[in-house]
Amino acid sequence: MRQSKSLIRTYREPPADAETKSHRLLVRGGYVRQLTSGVYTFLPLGWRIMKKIMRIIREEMDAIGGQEIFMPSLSPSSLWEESGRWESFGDDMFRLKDRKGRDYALAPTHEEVIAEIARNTVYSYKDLPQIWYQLQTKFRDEPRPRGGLLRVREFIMKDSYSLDATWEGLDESYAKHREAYKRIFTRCGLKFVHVKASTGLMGGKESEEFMVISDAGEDRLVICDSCGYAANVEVAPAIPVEEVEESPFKERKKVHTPNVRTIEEVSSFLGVEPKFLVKSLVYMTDEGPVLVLVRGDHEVNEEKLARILKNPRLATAEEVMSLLGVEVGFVGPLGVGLPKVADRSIRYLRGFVVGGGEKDYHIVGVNPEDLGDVRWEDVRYAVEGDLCPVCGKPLKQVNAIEIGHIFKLGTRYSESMGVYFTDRDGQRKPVIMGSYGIGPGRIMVSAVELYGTENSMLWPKSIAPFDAHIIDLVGEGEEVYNLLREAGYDVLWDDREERAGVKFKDADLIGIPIRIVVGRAWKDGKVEVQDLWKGERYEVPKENLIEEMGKLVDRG
RNA sequence: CGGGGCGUAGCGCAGCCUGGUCAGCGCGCCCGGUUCGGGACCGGGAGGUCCCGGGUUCAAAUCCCGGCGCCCCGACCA
Repeated sequence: MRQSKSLIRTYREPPADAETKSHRLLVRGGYVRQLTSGVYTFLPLGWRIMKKIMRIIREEMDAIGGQEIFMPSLSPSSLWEESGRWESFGDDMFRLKDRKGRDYALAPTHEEVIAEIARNTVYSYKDLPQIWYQLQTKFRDEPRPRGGLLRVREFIMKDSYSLDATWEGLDESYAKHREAYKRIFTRCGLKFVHVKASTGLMGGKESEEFMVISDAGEDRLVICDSCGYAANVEVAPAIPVEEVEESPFKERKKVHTPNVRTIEEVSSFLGVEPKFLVKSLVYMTDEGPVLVLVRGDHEVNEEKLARILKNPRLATAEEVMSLLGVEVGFVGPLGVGLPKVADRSIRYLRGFVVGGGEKDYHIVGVNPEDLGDVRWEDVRYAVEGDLCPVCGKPLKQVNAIEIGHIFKLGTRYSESMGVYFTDRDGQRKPVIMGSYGIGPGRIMVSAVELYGTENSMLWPKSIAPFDAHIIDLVGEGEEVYNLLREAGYDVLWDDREERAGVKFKDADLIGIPIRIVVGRAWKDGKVEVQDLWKGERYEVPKENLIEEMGKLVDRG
């Protein structure tokens, strides 16, 4: 590609509202362009990267027996009503009506459509297993798009679905995907971890996420440096250090705390660290209200809570008032008749602070034994410093970008949508499903977060937009350009009438890892070759260039 | 959904409080010249529904009302 004729535009300054590094760089380098909130155009540079990523994904999906299909984005409400997700997806789903007033969704995922195809094509155990996949546009009306391409409302997703006759079969399809995913992310040049994850809205039995550790990420992981354990904080067991911590309050007494409600307010009013405050939260369950206690610096994990209580839901301020006769903010555990569930970490606190059970009062100097009859459970998100469930060493907390997620769905969709097959024994059984996703755009963003700087990018060779970038400083690069093209290389030739500095700065932004500089050595028939990953540069006679390229180019 | 910020040329911004003298600057773009291996310099030039609608006023980018859009933080945690 001749750069002078290309739609490659770089900007000296990033858009003012871009906060994350990848967002700034992707816009500055002219890879993508925002159309509206959470909706982006991929310009040639960005789209080339996406196509490279998608090629790798296709190769690995095909290698595990995946068959590529292409499903529509428009999808009738009736399909979603069958699975119950017309309701449960809520505002995250884009909805529209056709001219006759019929309801449609812009599909946020495709389990329902897969089920619809499967129930009309899979009849017998002989038809199983199957793996179907697609690379297709998804729509999700996120409450808040974020960080440029990090969280968007329209995006390409590789989604695949496995159909099996047995649970062992599902385990196999799942394992195949896990291995394929590792190969895909490795080939894309990413450093990643895979972690146990929560199944959330998808439902199902088991799931793992593939994560790139990055400050820009929206997910929180706990990782163990000594044994390699890693998990999303949503599912990691929260194991407290068994060491007693003493607050400054040695004596139990009621303290006047006028209008002091939040953890921050109470903490600064009493001059005590948030960990010595114990929050009392009222949850409504199918078996009545329950008081849940966690430390002020911890957060309740409602998924964990749901494992020990029936359908827990935080009580409203009104419900709290009518139950306990006290304003939210001053609820405390002492003298309250509700069943109590407390996080295990509270056992190791002495002299903590709780709500006073009446407006404008807190009680300080409380000890675990004062709480009376309490169920000690794990009801919170894991945090840095909790102990590794595998080796017992303290965990570190990091942010991460989710690039892939695999789920064992089971029979949730096949049962609700009637996807049955006839087994060997003549019995009709629900097909056992798995569902698996990768965000190619997230792979691109993660690469920038990993390898970009404020003014430059360095793409992994396998996903770089071109094999090489010819920096033509003498206006005679055409010979080199033709040479490389004829040898089958995909090269970008900077043939613009610009000064050297401009060309190098732009090349830094574009981030093609192999550079061929046609400059001062050209008069001797030589070019300068740069391998930016190795940090090497050296001169090569033009006759030897193709041979040299063979060593440098790596298409993953 | 709660809170905060912003909207003036392709990009980054000033002007707004204190209405008129206000359509400005830098980058980019076009033309000419000098320069030429790390975002050069000089001269000339093009480019705007000042987000939209309404109002106040002799007069509105500027004041008032309403809307739209974008970004950030938070989001059942007391």
